[in-house]
Amino acid sequence: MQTLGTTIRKLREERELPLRTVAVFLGIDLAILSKIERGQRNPTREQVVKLADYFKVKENDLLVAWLSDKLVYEVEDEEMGLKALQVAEEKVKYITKNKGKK
Amino acid sequence: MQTLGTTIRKLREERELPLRTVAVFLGIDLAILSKIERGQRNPTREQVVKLADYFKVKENDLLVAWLSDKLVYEVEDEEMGLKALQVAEEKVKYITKNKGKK
DNA sequence: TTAAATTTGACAAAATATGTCAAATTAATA
DNA sequence: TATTAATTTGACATATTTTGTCAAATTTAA
Repeated sequence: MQTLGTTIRKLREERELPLRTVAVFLGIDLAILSKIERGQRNPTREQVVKLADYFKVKENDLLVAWLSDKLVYEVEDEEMGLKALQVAEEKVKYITKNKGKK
Repeated sequence: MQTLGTTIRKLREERELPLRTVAVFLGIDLAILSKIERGQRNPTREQVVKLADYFKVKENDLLVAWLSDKLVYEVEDEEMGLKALQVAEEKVKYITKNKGKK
């Protein structure tokens, strides 16, 4: 059960890169990257895409981690959070199935 | 597969109330309520709670509809949206199971 | 130790959410 | 039909949240 921040930190530490290097690549201050890695901030979608490219991992894998983190955050102090996720899943399936129909 | 807005509109029309009446109760302009009912705006959590009280329906039912709408919105134009919802579900289950542990 | 790396928090700017208002449109009724 | 009530639409204002910078404090490694 990995958070996106943890994943990024692992990737960076495997390569023994300082925050500064990756932060420069992303075009942001290293303070933000530090916060992202520790789950105090969510990266933007663009940043996630750049990170996937930078670390040569599958973009979709990182995007799923990123999106799911955001969903968890949105729901985490709601009693009905889990139920809402399940209902949302049904709604998305329904929408997907019927897209393109009149 | 009901949107919260549709649900509210039904409840209001069953009781044959004009937008203005309900909007006054919520303390907002009727224009917003109109937009909420047609899915152009999301109500706030407080508004949802008030509506449940006003229409005498289960607060949690409305909250689930509200939260799931927000989740769908967050995910709907993401290719990996469904996958992210499923992962988020697992994460929430994990967090719930381990809450209170050191 | 001291130099590099990281963390923290105060603050600024940008983006998004929430709301008002008035005009335009639609529906209901005298 | 005409006129009143109800609803919708869009321009705009305000509030809140997100995203970022910067510098000081702390931690880690040489």
